[in-house]
Amino acid sequence: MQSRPRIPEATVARLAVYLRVLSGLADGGRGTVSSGELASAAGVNPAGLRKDLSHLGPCGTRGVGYEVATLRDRIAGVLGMETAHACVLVGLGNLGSALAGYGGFGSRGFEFVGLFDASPARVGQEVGGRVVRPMEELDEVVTATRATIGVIATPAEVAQGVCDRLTSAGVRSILNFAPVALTAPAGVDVRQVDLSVELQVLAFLDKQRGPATTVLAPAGGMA
Amino acid sequence: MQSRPRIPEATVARLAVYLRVLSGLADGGRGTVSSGELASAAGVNPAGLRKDLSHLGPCGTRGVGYEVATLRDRIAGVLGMETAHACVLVGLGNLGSALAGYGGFGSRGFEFVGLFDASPARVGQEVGGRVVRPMEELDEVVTATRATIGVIATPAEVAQGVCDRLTSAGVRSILNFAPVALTAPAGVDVRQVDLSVELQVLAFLDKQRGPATTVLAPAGGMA
DNA sequence: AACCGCTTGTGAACGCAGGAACAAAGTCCC
DNA sequence: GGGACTTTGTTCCTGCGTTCACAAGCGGTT
Repeated sequence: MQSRPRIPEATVARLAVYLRVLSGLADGGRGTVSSGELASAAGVNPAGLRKDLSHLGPCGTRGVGYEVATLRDRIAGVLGMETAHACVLVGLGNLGSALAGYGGFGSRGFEFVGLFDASPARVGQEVGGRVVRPMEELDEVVTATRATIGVIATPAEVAQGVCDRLTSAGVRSILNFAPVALTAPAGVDVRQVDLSVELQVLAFLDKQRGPATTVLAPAGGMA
Repeated sequence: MQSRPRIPEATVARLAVYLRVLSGLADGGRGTVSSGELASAAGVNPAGLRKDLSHLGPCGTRGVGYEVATLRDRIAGVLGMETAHACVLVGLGNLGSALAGYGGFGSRGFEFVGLFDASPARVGQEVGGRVVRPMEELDEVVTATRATIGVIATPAEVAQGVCDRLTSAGVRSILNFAPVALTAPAGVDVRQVDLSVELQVLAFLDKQRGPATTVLAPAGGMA
C-alpha cells in the first residue's frame, strides 16, 4: 500500500496550510477538531479537506474528529519537516532582506545557512542575524552545509546565472522571486513566485466584475 | 462584451507573464515573435500559449507570428492596465517595506497611494518615497483616492481586522501576505500569498523524489 | 446492552485545465 | 502567378482537481 504513493501537488500546498492552523490550535490547548472547523479556519471545503487527509491514511476518529497534536505531527512528517532544511538566499535587496528576516521560515524548519549578494556594498552587512557573504563563497557553503534549497531574490537579469551556479553547486530545489522563467537541468525543481502577477489578476477580476460597479451608481450610463 | 465572456483565471495569470516578456522584447526593438519563442521565454507550452491568446480574439498573423507592440497593448487592455490602479498597503515591517520599494509594481501600473501602519514608531517614516500614515487615515485616503486594491502585510493576528477596515472603506480586491485565511463579504476578492507554503512544497517534492538522490554517481557511464 | 447522533472516509460525477494533432491562412520564393 | 513552407487558431482527448452525496464506525446515553 505504501501510504504515500503520490500526493497531488495541490494537496501538498493545502497540507502546509492545515499544519499552520493545527499548530495554532495546539498552542491554544485544543485537543480535537472536526473537519468542518479545520476547513473553515483554512478557508477550504470540508469534503476537500477530508480527501486531502485521506492521502496519508486514516488519522481521525469517527464521531469525534482529529486529534490536533497527532494530526499535526503526521502532516509534519509527510512534508518532511522532521529534519530542518538548510536554505541559501541569493540577493539581499528589499525583498531578499525581508525574506531573510521573515520569522515564518525559521518556525517551520527552514533555516538560511547562507546569504549571498554580488554587491560589495552589501557583503559583510548583517541581515536577519546573518552576515552577507560574497558570491564566491556560494559553492563552498552549499557543499559544506549540504543545502538543498536555494532562494533567488535578485534582479531578473542575473537570475538565470544565479540559478546555474546554485544547481551546479548541488541545490535541487529553487524558489525564484525574480520575474523571469528559469531553465534548470532535469532533476531540479523550480517554483516561480511573481508578486506583480497576483496584483494583475486582482486588477483583471475587478475589471471583469464590473467596469463601473460603484456601489451607488443607480443611474445608467457611466462616464 | 462579446469577445470576453470569461477568461479562465489560470490564463489571466499567464497573460501577465506574457505581457512582461513582450515588454522586454519591445524594448529590445523586436518587431514580431512566434508562439514558440514567446512560450519558451515564458516557460509554457506553445500550444497552451496560443490557446490563451485565442481568448482575446485573433491577434496574430499566420505564417509570421505576433506583432510585439500590438499584442502587448492588447493584453494590457484586457488586464485593465490602461488606467493606473491605486493601491493601499497596510503593514510596513520587513515584507511591507520590500513591497513598497519594489519597482515591479510601479512599472506595471500599480501605484501605492497610501502606506499605513499601526505602530507609532513607523508612522512618519519614509518608505519607497512615501510617508507612512497612521491607521486612522486609512478610510479617508481610500475614499479620496478611490483605491480599489488593498495589500495586507501585517502580522497574522491583526490581518482580519485590517481586512474588515479595508472592505468597509470600499476596497474590492485584497492581496494578503499574512498567513491566515481571511473572510471577506461577497463582492470582495481575496488572494492569498503564503511564502512559507512554497518552501514546504519544495521540501516535500525533494523528499518524495529521493531520500538520497546523490547527483554524482561518476562510476558507470549512463547510456 | 442497544439505540441514536455525529463525524470520518470513500466512491462517483462534474467541470476545468493541459497537451497533442489537424486544418486554415498568409507569406516568401521561384 | 503558383506552389510550398511556416505559423496561427481550433478541436479533440486525456487526466486532474473539486464537489457532492452516501455508507461505515465510534461515542454517549438510557
